[in-house]
Amino acid sequence: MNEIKAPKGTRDIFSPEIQKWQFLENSIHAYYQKFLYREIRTPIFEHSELFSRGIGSETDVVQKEMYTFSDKAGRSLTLRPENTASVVRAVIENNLFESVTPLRFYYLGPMFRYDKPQKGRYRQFQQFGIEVFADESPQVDAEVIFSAVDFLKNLKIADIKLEINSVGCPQCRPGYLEILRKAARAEQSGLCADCQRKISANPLRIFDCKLPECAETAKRFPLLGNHLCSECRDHFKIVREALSWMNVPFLLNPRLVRGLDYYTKTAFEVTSGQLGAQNALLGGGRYNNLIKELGGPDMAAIGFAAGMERIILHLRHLTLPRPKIMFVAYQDPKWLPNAIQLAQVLRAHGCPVYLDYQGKNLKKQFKKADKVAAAFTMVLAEDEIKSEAVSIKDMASQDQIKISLKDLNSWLKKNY
RNA sequence: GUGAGUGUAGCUCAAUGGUAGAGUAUCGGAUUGUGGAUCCGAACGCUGCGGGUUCAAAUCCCGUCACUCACCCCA
Repeated sequence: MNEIKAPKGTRDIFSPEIQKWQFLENSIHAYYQKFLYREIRTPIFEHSELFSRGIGSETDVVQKEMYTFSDKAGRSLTLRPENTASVVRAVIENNLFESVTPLRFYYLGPMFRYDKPQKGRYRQFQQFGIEVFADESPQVDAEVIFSAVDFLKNLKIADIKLEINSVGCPQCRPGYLEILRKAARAEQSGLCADCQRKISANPLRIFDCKLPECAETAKRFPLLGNHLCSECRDHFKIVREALSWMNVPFLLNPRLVRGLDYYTKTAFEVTSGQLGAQNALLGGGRYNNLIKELGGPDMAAIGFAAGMERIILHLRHLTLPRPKIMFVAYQDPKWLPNAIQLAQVLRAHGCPVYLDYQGKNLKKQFKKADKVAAAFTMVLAEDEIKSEAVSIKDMASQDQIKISLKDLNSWLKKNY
């Protein structure tokens, strides 16, 4: 007798929230096509190896958050926890770098992570994101960041904060990590057990720890910013300059680290003060080595991913225009065929039309019209049929007019 | 994986251990070709699930599941 419910961390979306989703999706398509991004749709599951190699086998996402399963042929497959690795795979597999110009893609769709659900965090969640390939200009970094912030601004999302950092490259990061490890080992006693483990595995993450003692200790650690190679330092400088003349205010956060291993150079994150603990609206950065690591050409890339549920949470007060619904009422069941034909004409004209097939009396039909929030109700009865006309009542003003069917078109033009 | 809070009608919520209720939504009615208001009526519940204490449990205890929030991690 136990009712089957949606699995933990998943949910149903329907009216009225679904209208906001449609609005957001339309906004994404419209906005990013202005930068010549084209949509790309990749499979929802991939070979597990794509993610372990792409995202990094040491990351939390790969180690404990993947929905991995075997198919009937014994292949290990995984529901995508993010989409960048898939897009890179698709670019390589289809040789898109030889046929598509510019190499810019955007995507939107569901991602899956086995996380414990909480505010703004689901096991199946929607992300949209963009990826730019084969352009390592720092101005591109700035444009990508600008577009992310500008997009959110266009949605009237306020109270957002942009943080940026440079996480270095294979030239400078390994050397810095050793310096950081040395510093951390020297002050090991000032770190929590978790952070002590991070020293060898992923010392950058120590900067993420929210425990006051760790944060206090980490303040004394050397920062990557002071150990960047000249190339990374120059790149980051131009990114910051470009952001300034693009009028994008940002916060330099030398401790900003990304959770996925593939990032190089520029990393950024937009957070919101209006969300709960899961306050990241979007995050991204450069990943100049991922394509090569996944077997493609040596090609630079940059992108970001945004959490759509978290954006939707900000659209709470968004009011969308309501469609002008037309209700077709008939006084007697024998006029139902006429009503159906009228509805067809109206729909062909583009009006949203509803009619009740159950043949109840007019009073009932008007009540129904009220419930579907109809703007107009058309009435067909003996009188109208005989004179080849229709009565139209404006539900708000209660004005009712009777017009000839041959004048219907001009009435529609005036009112729709 | 860890912790806290909450589970009662479709929804929002009541009910000193003593017959489970209200508001709202739904359906019907207040007769004839016209809605929103008002009035009358109907239907709606294994009080998340399982055990325990008790003459008696929505209420107390244990377990379990679900939801919510936080840790962790991230978008």
